[in-house]
Amino acid sequence: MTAGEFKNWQAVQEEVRRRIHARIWAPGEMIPNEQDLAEEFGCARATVNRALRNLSEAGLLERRRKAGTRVALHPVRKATLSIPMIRKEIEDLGQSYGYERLFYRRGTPPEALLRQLKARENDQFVRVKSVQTADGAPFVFEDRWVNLTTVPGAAEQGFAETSANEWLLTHAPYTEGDIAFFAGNASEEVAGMLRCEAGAAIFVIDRVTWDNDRSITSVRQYFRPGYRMQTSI
Amino acid sequence: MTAGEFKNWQAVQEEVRRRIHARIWAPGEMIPNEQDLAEEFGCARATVNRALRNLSEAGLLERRRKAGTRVALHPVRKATLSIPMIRKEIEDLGQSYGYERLFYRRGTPPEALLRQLKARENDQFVRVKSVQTADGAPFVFEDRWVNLTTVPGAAEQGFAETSANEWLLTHAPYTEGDIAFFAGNASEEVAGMLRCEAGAAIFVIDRVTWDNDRSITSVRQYFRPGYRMQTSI
DNA sequence: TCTGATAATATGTGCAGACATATTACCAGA
DNA sequence: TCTGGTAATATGTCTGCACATATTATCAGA
Repeated sequence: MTAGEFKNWQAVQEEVRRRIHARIWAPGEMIPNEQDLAEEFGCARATVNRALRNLSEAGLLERRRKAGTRVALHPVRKATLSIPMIRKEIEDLGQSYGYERLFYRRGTPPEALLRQLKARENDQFVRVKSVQTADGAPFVFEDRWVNLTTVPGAAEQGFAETSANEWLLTHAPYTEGDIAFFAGNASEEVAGMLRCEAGAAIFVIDRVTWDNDRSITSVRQYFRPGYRMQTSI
Repeated sequence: MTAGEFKNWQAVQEEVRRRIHARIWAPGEMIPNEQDLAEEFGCARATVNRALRNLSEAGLLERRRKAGTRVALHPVRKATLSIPMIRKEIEDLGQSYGYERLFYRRGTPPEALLRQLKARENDQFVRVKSVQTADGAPFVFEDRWVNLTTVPGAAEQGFAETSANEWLLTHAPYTEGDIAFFAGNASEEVAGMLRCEAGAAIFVIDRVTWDNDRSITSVRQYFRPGYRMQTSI
């Protein structure tokens, strides 16, 4: 059990996992320091460090200098969900992807949105509405504002043929973003776009992205009724 | 610019980020190998490795042995959202937390759920329904099945005073889980529990967890109307 | 031209040692 | 008793080196 056969960091990580899981090290409890573990496992401290650091990033351990390492009391599980790139999602379903731009006009976003975007005085914006379809049926309806001042290329692009999301991904990298998921009843407009009943429950994503402190885009995506966003943890 | 002042991995990471961002290294393009970068930055290869590995985990780079490192064409942004522990979420809002068990009875889940749980022949289950409140108002209504065979302590516990989620977190650690987010129209039961109109759009989370291949619990949580799940990316 | 063995190469990881840094514990002095 | 300085300590990270491993490129032989 305590022989020195944990020679790589994955093995060390698995052994630590096992001990936490088997409650040999109970939640909230301190575990031995890296040096001792390294001796026990018969490996270098760096190897133990790598394993423990990984588990700490995963939320299973809490580490603080000098204070030591303890088993997390409330393992904050982190679900990493990839921001859906719609075309890929639809194609992975084996369905044919379609895109249609419905609306494109320069204008000024409402006051509240400007604040959220941390927009500057003379920023110019364009509003783009579009639907993306799977086998011809509406999949997502999106309503987006793009900051033309920070993304000048967007003006020529126009998003008539390619979805803004896709174009922006490769042409306007962002450094930060906020994202929110919620449920909403379909308005008349949304219901019309998604070809469903008004009032149907719709899964909605709000997303805002910045390049450092310069806003790039703000988008609200309405998914077709029944859409499920899934992941493993 | 190319002087050797990138002595720690964070600095290297930032410099690489900057170059990707400034399109010195464009999407899809190969970047120099670790050895060359180490020489350029005036640090050890391990330091460069740490930085690049981190960026690769973040989805900005794609690395393959021998093939080298390239800038990701479609940076798959990963939003890491912590699975909400309701009590903490409510208390962080500065509101008073409440819990009430509404239903507790042994029984057998429907066939479809049993399959999803990968349940075994003689597994015993208990169904628990409860609400959690913020300042007295309903916040979440949840409908849960707990596997008593894998979590025997659950039978004595009963979840009369503490939410199942909280108790399970510290008493039945899980190794894997599936989670899904979607929107649904409130049924009569849900509307009654959340004190809203039937048909209101409700944000719903389905979650199933396992301890290795032994199912622990399956839960569906209905959040109060207007609930938003937020995170940064 | 095709196929399979082999060499070349970039990343992945291990080790030992060193120093950096945050944080705690302790103790002297007011 | 309280306070501020100092020592002790666990983690954080860098270095230089080595070898492992996956993958590609190459080339000989059929």
